[in-house]
Amino acid sequence: MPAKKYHHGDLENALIQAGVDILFQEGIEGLSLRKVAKRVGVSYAAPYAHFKDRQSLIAAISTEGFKQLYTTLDAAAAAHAGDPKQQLVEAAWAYIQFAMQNTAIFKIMFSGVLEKEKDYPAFVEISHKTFERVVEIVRACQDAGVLRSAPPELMTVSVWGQLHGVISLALEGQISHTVLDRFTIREIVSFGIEQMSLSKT
Amino acid sequence: MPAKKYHHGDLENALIQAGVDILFQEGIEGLSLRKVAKRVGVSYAAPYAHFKDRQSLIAAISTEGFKQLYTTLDAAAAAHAGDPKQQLVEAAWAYIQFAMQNTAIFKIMFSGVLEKEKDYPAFVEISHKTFERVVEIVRACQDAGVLRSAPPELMTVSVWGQLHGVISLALEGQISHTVLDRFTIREIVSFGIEQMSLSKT
DNA sequence: ACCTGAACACCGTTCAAGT
DNA sequence: ACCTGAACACCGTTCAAGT
Repeated sequence: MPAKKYHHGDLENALIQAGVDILFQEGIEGLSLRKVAKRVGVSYAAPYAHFKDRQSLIAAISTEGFKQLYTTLDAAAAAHAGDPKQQLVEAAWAYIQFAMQNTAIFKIMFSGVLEKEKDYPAFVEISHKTFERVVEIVRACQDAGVLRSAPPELMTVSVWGQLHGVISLALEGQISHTVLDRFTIREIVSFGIEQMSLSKT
Repeated sequence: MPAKKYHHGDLENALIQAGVDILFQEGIEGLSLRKVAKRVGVSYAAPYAHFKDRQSLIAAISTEGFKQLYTTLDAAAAAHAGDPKQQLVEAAWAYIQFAMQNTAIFKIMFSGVLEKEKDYPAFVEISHKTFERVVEIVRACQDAGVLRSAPPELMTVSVWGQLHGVISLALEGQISHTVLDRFTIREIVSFGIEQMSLSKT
């Protein structure tokens, strides 16, 4: 028996990954602690050695999602260094694409399943870090005269809110067909950003 | 025995109302078919005589929520007839207030628990009607030169998206404290609308 | 037509016990 | 420290049966 003690050295991460996989394959309704445990091959009680409760596992999965989101946003901005407006547009598009390609995890990140500010410090940290990264992009746009001058954090909430609202409504099927038949999501998003811009470029 | 046949003549609406009450008192996690049945005083199986499944009850509750939302939006607009900009601002504020005062039902209306376009014609109807009401307000703003000229439906999605995104992020606790300490939700929303306006009024 | 009782397969969570 | 087995209270859903 050469193998590891008990099951494997890193049950915690195995559980998180199994959760992400289930979210991908079965959507948000399919996620349960028992199913996660079964997929990893441990007893129903085993996850409780690593996560206080269901919420706590969801917090870990959401944290994972935010890390991925941060990475793609940062990459999009880095790819257009020196061109603030393009940074904003492409980061926005990266956000939309993340939401469309990872619908279940995106929803769980924001769908309030994570109610209380019940600590989850890793989640708070990466979520703040992501916000700050967007503030940087917005500030660069203001300095370049692309976005109106206003408190950068306020402008960021405004831009992010717009983006988040449009994609959320789209994912819920709430956007009228009279709109979706005539405009793509990308066009809708571009229109929104264009409205916040000082001048058309 | 003077009473009604079986339980009461309108178990269907009693179930919907009980669901709304539970949402208010216990939030979204507390809602279950069994609890709804218990509160009304019927067996666990009784709801199935009126609703195909859990989703179907949720659809009915969401429909109820949309009716209420429509009423308050319409009232806000009616109260400022002849002043398109004020109509827009007050309707927007009514939306925000509805979300903040009826958090659980607002979340269930939009939180994608209602996945498929699995019919629910009453839901689709009131949801469309609400959208069209907002389009009217937006169109009036464009005619009055308050909002930029653009396809009204596109502009409506943009305005609605902004609003919906900001309040959703706020309800999830995703809006940074560096923003919330300095601005009220109303100020954030006003800022968003101001940005879409042609000129400051 | 409208409802009950009992059953089935699934949950989250706890706790004593094993290594 | 890390995991199992068994238990408890709760789900959604179905179905035969009652009025």
